[in-house]
Amino acid sequence: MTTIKDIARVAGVSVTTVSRALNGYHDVNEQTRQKIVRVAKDLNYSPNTLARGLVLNKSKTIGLLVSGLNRQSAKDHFTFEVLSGINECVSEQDYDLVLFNTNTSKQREKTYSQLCRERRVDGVILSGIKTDDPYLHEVVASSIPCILIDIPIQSDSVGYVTTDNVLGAKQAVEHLMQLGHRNIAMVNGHGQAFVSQHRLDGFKQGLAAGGRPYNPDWVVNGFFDEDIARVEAERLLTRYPEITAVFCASDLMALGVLKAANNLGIVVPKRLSVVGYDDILLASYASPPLTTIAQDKFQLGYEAAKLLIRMLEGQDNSRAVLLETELITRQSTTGNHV
Amino acid sequence: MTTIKDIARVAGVSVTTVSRALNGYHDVNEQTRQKIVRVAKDLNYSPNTLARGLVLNKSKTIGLLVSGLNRQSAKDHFTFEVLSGINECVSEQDYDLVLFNTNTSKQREKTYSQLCRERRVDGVILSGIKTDDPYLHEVVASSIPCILIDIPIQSDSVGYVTTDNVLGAKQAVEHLMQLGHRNIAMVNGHGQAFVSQHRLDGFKQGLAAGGRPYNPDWVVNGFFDEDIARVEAERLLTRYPEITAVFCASDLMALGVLKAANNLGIVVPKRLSVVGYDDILLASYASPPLTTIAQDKFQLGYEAAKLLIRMLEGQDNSRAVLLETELITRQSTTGNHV
DNA sequence: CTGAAAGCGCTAACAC
DNA sequence: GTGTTAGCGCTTTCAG
Repeated sequence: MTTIKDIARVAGVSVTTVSRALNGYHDVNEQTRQKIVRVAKDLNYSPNTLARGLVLNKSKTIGLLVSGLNRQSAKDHFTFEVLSGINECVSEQDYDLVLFNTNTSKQREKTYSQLCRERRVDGVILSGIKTDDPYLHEVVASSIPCILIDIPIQSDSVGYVTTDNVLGAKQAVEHLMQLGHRNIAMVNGHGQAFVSQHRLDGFKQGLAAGGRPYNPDWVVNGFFDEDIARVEAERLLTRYPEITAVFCASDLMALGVLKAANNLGIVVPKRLSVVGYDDILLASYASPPLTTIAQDKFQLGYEAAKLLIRMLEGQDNSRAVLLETELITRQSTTGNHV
Repeated sequence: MTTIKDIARVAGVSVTTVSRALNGYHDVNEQTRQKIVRVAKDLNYSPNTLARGLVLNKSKTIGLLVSGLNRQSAKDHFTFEVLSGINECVSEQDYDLVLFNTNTSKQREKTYSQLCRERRVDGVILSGIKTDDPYLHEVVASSIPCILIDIPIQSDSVGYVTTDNVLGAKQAVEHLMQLGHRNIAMVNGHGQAFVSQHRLDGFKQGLAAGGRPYNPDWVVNGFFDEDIARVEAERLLTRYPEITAVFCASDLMALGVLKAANNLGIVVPKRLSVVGYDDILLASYASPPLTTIAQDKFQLGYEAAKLLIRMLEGQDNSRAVLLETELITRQSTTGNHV
């Protein structure tokens, strides 16, 4: 493994000069610079980022702390697409990504900042953590630059990127109302997700805008799980047959609702309209294909990385990005002809 | 940022002792050990892996070189599930993963070994690269421990994990033959993928076992792309109406064939049986749901990481793992009643 | 324009 | 058991 020392020896200069030449400083004689570059190539040199990181105290590395990188959540494409977006941006900017090992099963209960300090990452992106996750407090307390996905917290070192969940949910309700639906239920995620809180807000706003009262009995939590959503929906639809439309805080849960309806012999969309959220791949393949509020998951990741790198490089702009949502109308919603 | 030096000062010992105590050596007085541990905790110490890596010349980090982490391949869950599997195993073993930035668009045309040496990864996992990828030669030439996914190359420092693609393809053909199909076509990937070569072999073997001749005209390449597969299948089915069944080297391409059939007014499975490969999520949601050869993508990743770590830790066992496939019968295949 | 020397945080001989 | 010392590969003052 060749080092700058080797290069220095062969080129007949000092390591200092080698370092400067290779790092593109301009106070090096063009002759010597070229010679050094050539020798470096001849010797098949590649810099040791560990050594460099040690002295510079930064690593050109971004840490990634995500839930949803496991067998269970394979169905939910969300994390993957976010990751792709992050990867894309990070690649362009010549950083590398390290996926933190946040295995909780073992005894190694490392704190957030321990994790970051150990690996000397320059910054972190967090996705899929709950609002009551202990990491979250640490993030805010710590001074490590960090971008949260879908958690609207902001500070000197913390920014976030999310979609306009309030507006998205509102769009969904408005769509249903325009179709003539008056009795609209909601299958939400859970209280420990900001997106759920926001989507519920949007749901309420939508109802209010249409002059309909908000009925808490018609809102259940599906915990972003297809099967829980199915069970909850079965109960809901059985108990309140007057419901003609359901807005779900995720497509996966909407799939569960579709199943519930099917089990109960309720035809979608004829007797029940269903709107999802996310526009996951499955949405368009469901039967019937799902009307949904699309969010650009790839972009979510891309913007997160972009924002973080901006912070790291000191281009101090905003600390928050809000992406738009889009209503995708498919066949799971139709006019209500009661 | 506290260092062992700080701890040494506060605890009134030397850095050596601190280092030894913290690394669990047994030649440290229990009294001092406890004191050091306490001080370390008080000072909120976390080790600098960069410094440690520099001197130990290893990083407890595994590099990941994958294609398929981008917007385009989102539909193909493959990479994601493999990644999840890798992540799972790596977490258990207390390694971290770094996703290499292999952006080709920029001028930074780094070689494989440069990439690895720079980041000082202990080993690498490669997935989704073609047989003619220049990286591949380098991998074999280099001495960096490496596991290839779906590329059966083996050497002192190189191992691989793959599924039994020959057998898998054979299973598919046998299934179709048992249903009475005699005129079976194949939509393969492309020649630069080992899996394609193997699946073609299995296809031929299956035909031979059933006493059917192999007709090269009935094999086309869909390049693992839904749309290319659709176009190719349309041409194939139009030209050779005697074909009653198609075996596809990926589910995505099978989806394309389903579309082709639909466009041509050929009813699946009544007039045409279709078998896919992979068992991606979409397979069960397609209409009709796709009969396919399932491979455990998560396990593929998991085993790759396991094998690599075994190599790294010098537990020298085999260098190759072969996973089994399983025929999943759904509604895209049925008996042939010509 | 170039070099000598110090030091980033850590580990590992090698004394004592 | 514990401390001294050297050094991993690199960057960066500070002199010349």
